[in-house]
Amino acid sequence: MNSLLAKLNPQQREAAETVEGPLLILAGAGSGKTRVITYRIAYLIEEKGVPADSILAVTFTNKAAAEMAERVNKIIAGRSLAQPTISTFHSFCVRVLRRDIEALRIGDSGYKKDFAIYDAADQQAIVKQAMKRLGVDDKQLKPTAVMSHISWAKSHMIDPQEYYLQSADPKTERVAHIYEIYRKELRKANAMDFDDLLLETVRLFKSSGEVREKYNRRYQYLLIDEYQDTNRPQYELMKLLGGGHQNVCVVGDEDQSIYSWRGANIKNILEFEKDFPGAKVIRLEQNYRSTQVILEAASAVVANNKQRKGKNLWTERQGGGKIGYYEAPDGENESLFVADYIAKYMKEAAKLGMEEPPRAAVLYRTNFQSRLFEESLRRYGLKYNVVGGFSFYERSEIKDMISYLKLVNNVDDSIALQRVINTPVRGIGKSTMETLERIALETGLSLWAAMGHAVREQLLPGRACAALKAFKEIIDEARAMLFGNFAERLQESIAPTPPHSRDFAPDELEVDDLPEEAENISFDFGGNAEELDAASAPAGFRAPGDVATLPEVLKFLIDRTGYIKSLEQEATPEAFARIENLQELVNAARDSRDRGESLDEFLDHAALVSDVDQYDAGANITLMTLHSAKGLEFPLVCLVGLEEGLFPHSRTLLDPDQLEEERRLCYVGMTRAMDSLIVTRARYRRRYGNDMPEASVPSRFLEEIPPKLFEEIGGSSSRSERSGSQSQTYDYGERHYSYEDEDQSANRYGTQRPRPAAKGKSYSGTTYNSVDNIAQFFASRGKKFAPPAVPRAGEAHSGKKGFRVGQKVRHPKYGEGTVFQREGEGDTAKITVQFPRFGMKKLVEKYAQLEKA
DNA sequence: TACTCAAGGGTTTTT
DNA sequence: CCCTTGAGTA
Repeated sequence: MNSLLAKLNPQQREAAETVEGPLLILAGAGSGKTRVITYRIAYLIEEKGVPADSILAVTFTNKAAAEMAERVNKIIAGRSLAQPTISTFHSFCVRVLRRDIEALRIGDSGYKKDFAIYDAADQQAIVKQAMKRLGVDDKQLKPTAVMSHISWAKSHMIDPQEYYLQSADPKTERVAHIYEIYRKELRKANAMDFDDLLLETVRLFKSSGEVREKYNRRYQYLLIDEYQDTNRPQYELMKLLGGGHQNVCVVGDEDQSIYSWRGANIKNILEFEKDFPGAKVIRLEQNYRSTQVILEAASAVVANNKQRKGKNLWTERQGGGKIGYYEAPDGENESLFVADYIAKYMKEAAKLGMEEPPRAAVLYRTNFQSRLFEESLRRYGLKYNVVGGFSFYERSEIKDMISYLKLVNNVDDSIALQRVINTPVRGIGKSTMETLERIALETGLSLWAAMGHAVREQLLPGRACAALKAFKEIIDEARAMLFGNFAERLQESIAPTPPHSRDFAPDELEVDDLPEEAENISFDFGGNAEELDAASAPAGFRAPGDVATLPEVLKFLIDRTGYIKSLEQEATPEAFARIENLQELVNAARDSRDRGESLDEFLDHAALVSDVDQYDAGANITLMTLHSAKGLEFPLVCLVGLEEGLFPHSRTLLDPDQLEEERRLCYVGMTRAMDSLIVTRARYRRRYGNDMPEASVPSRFLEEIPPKLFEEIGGSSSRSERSGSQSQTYDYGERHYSYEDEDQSANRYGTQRPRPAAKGKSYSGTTYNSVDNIAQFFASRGKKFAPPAVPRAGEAHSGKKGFRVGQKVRHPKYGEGTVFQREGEGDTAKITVQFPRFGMKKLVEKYAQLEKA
């Protein structure tokens, strides 16, 4: 037996050893997928003698790629000098495009290799502009909606013309026009959005046989992870790359397909065998992660889906604790309960003598849910890590400086220019910008060029001209620092290239040395704190005329633009934090330089880091969305907010396909748990801050978990109404009314609910840090819980109308819909109905002519 | 041109 | 509750 693969089970081993021809690995959750992939790569290199650099493995996140690379390296332990290419689709495409996109240039048109990458905000700015130009009212047609249509079209490889031809109504036609302009603007700015990275690579491979063959020759073995989440362009890319040799191995699990909204096509995995006749299929069905109880529960949930191949996951970890269910009176209570539960869990582990506290995760459907949990964890003094939400590179000060760098790198990047031309304010206002835009539009120049033109020809008032000139100078100077002027460049081409400017060396490397070598080489610059300040750079460190390094240029920009100065003047704690963030950015730039990266690479990195990449495996408690959690595992998982309309999300309620995706998401969440899983729900939840709490309906997923695997925890609220389903929504039993009444005089609608212990660290001086006294804790807290602003059960049912949440109704104008929520009572009762054709409508029950459907 | 203030409007998920 | 947007003013 092969010793390298000795650690694998028979199916895993077969998957690792089947290296020739198309292969589909159906890998259930926790079945050792990553292990198979890494061993497969090692096997190819070590046993089959395949050159490492002829292997291309594509993963979903940069983090996963880095981890995989590390694991492979560990196995092959430096026995191979060459490295396999392991990256995400997007990063891979960027590398290909930076190298070869100019093969498609005809004369002066087509992308240049220093193209910019536009993020969602940039895209939206372009869309807004285009809409303005077309005179489309952005209230009738929302830019975000347009954006998502465009993105949808792109991920289905539909161009504007086609989109126009397919459009059946004026609105869609509008979108087609905006799409057209959007694309032209991007081209003009030499910029691509995320979708373009894939599309342009596909186009490149299709149009240039030469380029395609180069990559075909280079990459003989292809491996694609998370195949169930690939979209059309990615699929085409795979086919183009797989070319002749057909050594394509895809790994995935249809039950974990959760990205259809991003254009992922579950058919890619369901029909792989059709696409690649003779493909071998291997199923990995032994789960090494979870207890049998967890696995059974998760499988039971996902079994309600129709669109699946079906599988039979099993584990040797028989039994296990039941799945805990806690039903909180409200969202705050829910978060406190979770914090308490985790605290106790950690304590218990410490008692058992574990040197490291076990990791726990709080998983939620939507990002905004994180806040409550952050607060309660902080109260318990627990350290946590939030993944997602606002990432470092999304902070405004960071985006500003990145935009400066983008502009320095590519002056035609009009979006970057617009962002920074008046940040910090330097007297370039709206009217000036409008003139510039007009000039740009008339001459077909970029904003930057139009600006130069306007200054030269004095087309603007003196003050504006002076301001523009000052701005232009900053950028020009930064460019001179980075690229050197002409004479210096000439000198450079004779002298050996200094390491930090290797990026600007002619791009003539053969494809053989294209990959990630840059990441592994680090240049030692010695002390680096002082030389950051360009003005006071110690003589002799950098010869005059030598190009400056990235951190130097960044420092220069921060300084010359007066950015920090304006923040200092603000003198708020927030401004102070921003200054620190900028320092952090300089640090990042220094690290980047030390890795030998170019400005391009630095910007690419900033553009392509994803939220999941921030996941720090060292943190003991992690808060993140279910989407982000894919591929991870935790001893304890708290799956929160199991309420109809939240999870499954309200937008999905009416579409069976989308509902199935929500269910898969639930499956993904549950199968992250190794030892313990608890699920929670809040009976009342406030939507936006202050508003009255609204009643919730238990998620249907709760009812899909077999009752025998289920146990209510956290105190006395065992109302056992799970089986009662939706008809009992408003029937919350005697006990709750009893405390409701006590408090009734104070505040019927909970608008001034007494906050327990104001902002203190604990609620009442007693420490509630174990589940033993948590029931008592919540009971006492419960007294303060304000009565819900929802009609009592009796009222809800007794009124002539009294439509219930979840009920189907008919409206004379909107047709049939589903009641989503209800608030108020009597004559003022309002009812929110989700209509398939018209979306959510809030109606006054008394006047809306609703009837039972 | 830039700043303040009020009103309104919005939460899916992300490379 | 938060952030964005618009009007009005210095």
